[in-house]
Amino acid sequence: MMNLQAVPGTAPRVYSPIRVPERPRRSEGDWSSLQEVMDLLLYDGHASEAANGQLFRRRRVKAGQSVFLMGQPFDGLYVVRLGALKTVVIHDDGSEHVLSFSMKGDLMGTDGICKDQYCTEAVALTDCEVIRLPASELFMPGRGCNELERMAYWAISREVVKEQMSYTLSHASKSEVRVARFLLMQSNCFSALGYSPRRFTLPMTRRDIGSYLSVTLETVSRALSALHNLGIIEVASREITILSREALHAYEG
Amino acid sequence: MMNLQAVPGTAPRVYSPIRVPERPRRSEGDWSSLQEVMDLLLYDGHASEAANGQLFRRRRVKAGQSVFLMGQPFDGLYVVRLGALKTVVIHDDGSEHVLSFSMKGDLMGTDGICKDQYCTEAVALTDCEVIRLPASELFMPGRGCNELERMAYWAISREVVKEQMSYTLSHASKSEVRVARFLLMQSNCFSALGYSPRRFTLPMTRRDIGSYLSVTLETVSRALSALHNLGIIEVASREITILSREALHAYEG
DNA sequence: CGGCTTCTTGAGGTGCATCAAGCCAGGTGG
DNA sequence: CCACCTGGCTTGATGCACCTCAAGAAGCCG
Repeated sequence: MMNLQAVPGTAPRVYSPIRVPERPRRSEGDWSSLQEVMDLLLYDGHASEAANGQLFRRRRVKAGQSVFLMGQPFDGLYVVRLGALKTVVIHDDGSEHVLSFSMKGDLMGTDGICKDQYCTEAVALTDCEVIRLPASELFMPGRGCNELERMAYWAISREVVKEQMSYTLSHASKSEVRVARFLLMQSNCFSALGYSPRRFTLPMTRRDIGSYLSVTLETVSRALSALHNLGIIEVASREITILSREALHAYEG
Repeated sequence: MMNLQAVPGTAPRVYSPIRVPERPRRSEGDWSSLQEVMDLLLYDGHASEAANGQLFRRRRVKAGQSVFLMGQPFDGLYVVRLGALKTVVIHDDGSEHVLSFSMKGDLMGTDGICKDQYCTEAVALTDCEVIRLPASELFMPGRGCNELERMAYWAISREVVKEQMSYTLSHASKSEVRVARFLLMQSNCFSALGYSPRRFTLPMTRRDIGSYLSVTLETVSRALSALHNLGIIEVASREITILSREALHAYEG
């Protein structure tokens, strides 16, 4: 039996304040240090000894479950420790728009600060593990946790830049170009995480990619086929092999 | 003779570290208090007496000039006190993409924090006045300016949300729908600033709107004409009159 | 097995980009 | 003063890239 919270189709899409009994917490291995968070974010710095005493709770999220829902009260920022997620907005008519994909080291939930509630939803594409940076730690005055604050600034700014790039990406003229750029982006991501930039498995569906790039899933499929026919990539469902990185780059013009 | 810095056509599009002699500063009326910044941002709070001693420099920017350029070293965040601006990214081929429009109370430059240099460019559409929140004030540890920090968090988050909305906006199916939504957005902006939500003058060109919405300027023009022919709006170059707010809303479906 | 989701591929219609022409306002210089 | 130019805007004609609808294959799971 799965946890009923936030499974698509069974759980409410928008947060309603119904108290679900907390599952018993595993009592060990569920905490991360500030230094681990800094390393994950690739934030250039070392936590002082004092600050490194701070521990942050981890949370496991099964594929399909949500880390937070639209409308849910803000309870902190989340750093991805493991797995892949998508951030979406869900419109009144039920249609959803993918705003970004998040992998290890990415920050989520920054939109929740200003209204004190999340206005996006973070859905796990694979089984995930995230670290929560609680609002209380982030904003409490006089806590002296300047390291955390500076890091948060920096990480939020990085998210802003990521978002701008997404926006610009979905702007590019032709659909094949968008898909080509998307693949390069993914390739860079995997590369940064130590995986092969040539061969990787996409964690998201064609529909998600399409939503992200502002095209239909059929167009994504066709673009992938086209790139395959040009001998630039190999496609086996979600497993992508980049045969010629140069040709893929050349496509961006 | 105009100030040569960052006038389109005469200045380099991308920042290069050439020292331009500073113009003599006006010695008075050029400073804003923390409380004024808070009020501008609509940030819910009052600066303590101590913190309110902080003063932030204002800067006048003529239409067409830039507040900061792509690649320029990060020197702080900017709050719009007066006028309208656009934030753009400029691609290698010279084409530009409008990411957002900023008016009184909006924050700019958040993308500069993480790489310590701006990766967008803020161009004035009208004569403007902006207030600089210097990096040193924002990040200096132990300065005890927690009020400023919390405000910055909040304001940055608000920018993130704005950006997400832009992204979603440029996603909407049909071009006329996008333009209709854009007009409603502008209407709400002007309304919030105390101007008429029914009748206003757009500060940006059709090209800018098109870039923002991911359509061509011709399409924007046609969409406006279409909405006019439906009796929903009145168009006189950049002066827009909304005849039926309901009909405009109905268009969003 | 049957039901489900995901993905591919095809055929046809269309919304928008593209190219092109012309209008208008503002600025510049003879 | 007018002639000229430039940038912004509108409107039309044409082609094509993408959406839509549809059918079928492949994989997953109870």
